[in-house]
Amino acid sequence: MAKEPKAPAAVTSADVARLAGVSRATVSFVLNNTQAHRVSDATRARVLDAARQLDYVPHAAARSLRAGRSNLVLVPASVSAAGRLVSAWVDDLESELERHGYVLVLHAGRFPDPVRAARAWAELRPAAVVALDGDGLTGQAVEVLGRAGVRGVIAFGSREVAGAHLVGLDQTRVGALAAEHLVARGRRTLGVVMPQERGLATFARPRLAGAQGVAARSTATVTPVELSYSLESAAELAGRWRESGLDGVFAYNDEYAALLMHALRGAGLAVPEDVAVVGCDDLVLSGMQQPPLTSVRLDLPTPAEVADALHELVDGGTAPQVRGVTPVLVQRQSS
Amino acid sequence: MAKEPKAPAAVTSADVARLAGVSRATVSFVLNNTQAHRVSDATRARVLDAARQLDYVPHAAARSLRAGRSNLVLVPASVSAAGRLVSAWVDDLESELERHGYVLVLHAGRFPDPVRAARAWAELRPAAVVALDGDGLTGQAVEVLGRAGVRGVIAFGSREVAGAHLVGLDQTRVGALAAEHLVARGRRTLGVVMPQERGLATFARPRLAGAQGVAARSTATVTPVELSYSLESAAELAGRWRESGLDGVFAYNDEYAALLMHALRGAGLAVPEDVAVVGCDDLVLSGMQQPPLTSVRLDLPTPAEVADALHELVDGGTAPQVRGVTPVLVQRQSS
DNA sequence: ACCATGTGGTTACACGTGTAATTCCGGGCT
DNA sequence: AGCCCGGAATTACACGTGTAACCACATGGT
Repeated sequence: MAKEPKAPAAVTSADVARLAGVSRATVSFVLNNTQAHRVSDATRARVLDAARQLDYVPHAAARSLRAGRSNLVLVPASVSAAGRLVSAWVDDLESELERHGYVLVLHAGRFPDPVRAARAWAELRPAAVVALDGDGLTGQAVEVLGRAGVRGVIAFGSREVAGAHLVGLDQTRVGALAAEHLVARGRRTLGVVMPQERGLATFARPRLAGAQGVAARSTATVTPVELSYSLESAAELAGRWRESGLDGVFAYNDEYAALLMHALRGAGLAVPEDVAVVGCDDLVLSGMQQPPLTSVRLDLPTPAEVADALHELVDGGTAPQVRGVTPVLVQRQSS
Repeated sequence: MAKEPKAPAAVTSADVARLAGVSRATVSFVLNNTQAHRVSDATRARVLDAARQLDYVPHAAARSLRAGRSNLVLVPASVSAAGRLVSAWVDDLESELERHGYVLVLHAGRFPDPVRAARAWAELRPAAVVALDGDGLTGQAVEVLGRAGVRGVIAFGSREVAGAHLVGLDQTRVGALAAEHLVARGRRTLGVVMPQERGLATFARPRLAGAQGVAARSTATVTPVELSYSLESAAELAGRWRESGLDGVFAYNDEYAALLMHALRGAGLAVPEDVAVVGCDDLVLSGMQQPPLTSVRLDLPTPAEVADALHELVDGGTAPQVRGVTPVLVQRQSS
């Protein structure tokens, strides 16, 4: 272990300086286009040439150590927990942030509590954090980040968190909207799918709570139903559907909805006659179902808008409010 | 700009030392459990207490600057380009790497050429890089990484790259397998779906090439067909399907396959009678289709296996060969 | 008396970078 | 000549950490 097999001698700015016959400071000035300082065109060319020749790559760690902050933007989320909708959005956000010189980095990691999570994120000393699950944040966690030099925390969530920039997104409202719709369509015994895949509970729980809130204000009932994303699990659930007596279900997701509809059909249950199904995210998938799937659409703020706000937050400590997310029900034939 | 709104004075190990009444070195020894050095239980407790009290978080940049290497493992991939299969795999890999003390980080970014990409990755000075698109790598790119202190490069790909640890995965073979199957089922005019979404071309192109190779060795023909992931694009494609005369198609993906089958049905074409369809990844989705979808399954090496190899690579410079990926055709009713 | 040994701690340096402060130097003005 | 000025580069330091080398001091053996 630690044989140090081959140390190809990382090239530093000092090497560039030596080759160009100038001081390290001059190299830094040239490579960063520092306006405050003048450097003759001749040496500038020599430096650039040397850098190219040695294939010099700056050391991000050293740079952000010196600068006190990095150009990293951390998005704490696991790859698979993010659905199609979020994935595409994060992709675009990455491009937008790149325009401002930031580097978006996705990093999951399960932690027992918000402060512990914040500490782990803080180690990277990112310039900003975009928390898609803002309700998993606390003031104390944000404070930990702040003390680590994080200049901007954008939180998608339902409640204000001290020190964080809120983008309204109430998962409770999502569940409520679906339940209200089902009730309006005459359904009274509702189910809410709780995906068993890890990482999804964070969104599933408040959605369930929202649906339950609607039930409490009407004559309907809401029952959570567990479902793993597999044909077997879905078939098993559909097999004992009749005895559950559920006549409407909010399936967390368009993907889970599609899976469930498939299994229900297999069990001889008709959608929407026997069971009304509502999905979420309004994916392309929902239009492909038989019958086409009613879905809750979430139109997220444009990545550009969020990127700009984030930049202003990092740069000036303040930013204009970002438009929140209002869930909208898109009715199709499954309900 | 740069108002420095509030600098909550990041707490460093020096602060911890001051509070505990010891030197910074002692703090470091305690917090890292350095075995080479002894420290009395009394002061150890004082240090730990002080650290907790100040909520000390180490500075990853400073640490890796000193150490010469970080504990980052970079997976260069965009979030959305990774399908369900890869997402789940990366998720598991993250857990496995965590056991070894690494931090997996996902980061996309489009670059004109491999060396440019490598330079961008190298700035982070990761301990290792796991390139899912290993064929997009060159020896020169790996060298850039090596010179930046990257100790292990694992490349999923079809050809050996100097300095990288190859995990066999021949996308050409994937396309070939699908085409061979379609030919064996009596199809002669084949189509291969080329998704228009950005980032997917890297895998789509070699798959097409593989299918074309099969055609060249038989009486069949292969035509690329462009498809965006939307109902409109699929309907448009299906609308002019008859005139194309294609009687079999490899759809890149189970998701694109499902979309295409939906559109074909809408255009009055029967699967598999008129058109045989083959997908890829063998997702849950494929079992939900009508008819169930034939798919190319890729069983990836276990994340644990890759994580172990990666650790040995970083630690000792060498690692045993990781089992490659052999695509397997799973036949169902769509072909 | 003196040295080996072990314990618990500190001092000093290096990692690679950015930048404020400084130096050097030639030239134009009084 | 003396002086200031501005261009062009350098020197010196700080960022936060890990660790090798060193030190003080007690203990016990010869």
